[in-house]
Amino acid sequence: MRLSRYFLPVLKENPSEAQVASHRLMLRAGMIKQQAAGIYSWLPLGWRVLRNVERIVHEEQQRAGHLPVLMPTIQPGELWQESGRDNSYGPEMLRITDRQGRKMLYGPTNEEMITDIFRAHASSYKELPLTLYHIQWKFRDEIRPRFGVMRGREFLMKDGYTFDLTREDAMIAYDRHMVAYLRTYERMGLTAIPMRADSGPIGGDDTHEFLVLAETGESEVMYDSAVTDLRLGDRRVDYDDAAQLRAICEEWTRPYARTDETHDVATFERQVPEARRRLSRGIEVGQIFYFGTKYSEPMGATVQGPDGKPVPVHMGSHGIGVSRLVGAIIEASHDDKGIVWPEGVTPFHCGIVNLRAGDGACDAAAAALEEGLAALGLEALHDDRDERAGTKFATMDLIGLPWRITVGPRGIKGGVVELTSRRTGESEELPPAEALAKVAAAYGVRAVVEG
RNA sequence: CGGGGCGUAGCGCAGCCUGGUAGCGCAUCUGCUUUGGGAGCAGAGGGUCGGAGGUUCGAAUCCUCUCGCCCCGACCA
Repeated sequence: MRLSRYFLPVLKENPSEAQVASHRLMLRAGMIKQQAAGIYSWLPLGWRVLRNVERIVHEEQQRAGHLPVLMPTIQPGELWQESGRDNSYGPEMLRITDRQGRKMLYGPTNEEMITDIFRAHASSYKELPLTLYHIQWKFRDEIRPRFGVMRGREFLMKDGYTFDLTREDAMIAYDRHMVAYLRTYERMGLTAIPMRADSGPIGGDDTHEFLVLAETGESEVMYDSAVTDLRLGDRRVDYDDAAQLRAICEEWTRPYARTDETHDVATFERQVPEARRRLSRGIEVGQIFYFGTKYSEPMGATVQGPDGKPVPVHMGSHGIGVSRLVGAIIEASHDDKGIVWPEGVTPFHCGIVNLRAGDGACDAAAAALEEGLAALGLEALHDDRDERAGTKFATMDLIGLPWRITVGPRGIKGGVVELTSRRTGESEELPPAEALAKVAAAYGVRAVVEG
């Protein structure tokens, strides 16, 4: 993509309304525009990141065997009367009346609707287990939206719903989600720690929140530093192997990690050696939750069991804040110059800075690099503007592409370009083909270096 | 919803107290010069001063109402 043809409205100065780094940087990098309190448009650069995050979530969900669906944003009020939540949900739910005077609402979540879908079409235990999920915009009329997309009123969220015959089966689905989530966050370059959440009246080990460590997090977290060293890496996960799933979950939940809601000082001090005790803040980017028959019972979502008797299904819901993750990733990965995208979600794989747009040799070299990357399946943002070097570098630093190739007249004379890592700031001069190969390697793409 | 603050050009702000018909920096456009870390000079365009009422010869400025946004708190993926 040529920057001269792109729409990247970067801001040199900080918008006054942005208080936290991610909000400030998303506005400055031209990723989003606020349309109302807690409601944002996603501009081209932001859209790319959002789609990348969404794509990773989809891929990992489907890898775990979960089935994508898409439920509407607008729901009929009756479903909520049926579950009883019409009264309990409160003013956070945006209620709408259509022209016929029907009570509608903009969905804050989808338990009722998914239960309605399930009961309409599933009738036998043989159809279980089943996990349906979707990624859809939701609306919660927060009293006080803030922190940009991290706490908007409208937000993109993945929510998955599991249907099982028994509690034991439902807990397998729970484990499966935890593992899928760990993989998902890891691919996004995040360290997200599962923390036992407030389990409510059901009790037991049946809900975990996933927290990304960041100073601006809304939750206080206490944890054993051992948990941040865990990696799934490239280990093979068999999602049909309940024992393996359980083992992975135990590995991640064994070290102490809790938010202030469930923190227990005595346990913390007993279990964790002083040198490994950590106190920080975290952003919640996901939650898994087993809730049993809370909706299946009042809404009549039953299946016939092996004995021919109808039984309400055991359900769970499992959410990931997709739009919130974009903010969380920035909170976890930025410096004073701008964003530093992890390779997994970066809007472009590589930036190309042509320092002398209009110079034949430089133009040709920059264009060849862009094409070379495209041939490897990598997208570049090629700054071909007639701007000064400082402006171009500052823009690239701000938008945070992990790799930058700089093409200048000086280097081109000697047959080299400069490859720079945004994360480390390290640069090296090397022939264009080798620069391409190095970028490709960073993304796990094979490149043949021409002689 | 309680408490506080702010709405003036695309962004950041001054002007308001003490009314006299709108200004600065950045950005944008034109030209020339510059050219490896947010350039220099010259010129240009762009504002119903959030909105509505009122006071006044005259309102960005004073008064009333209203809308929006931000911050602290309770709440929250």
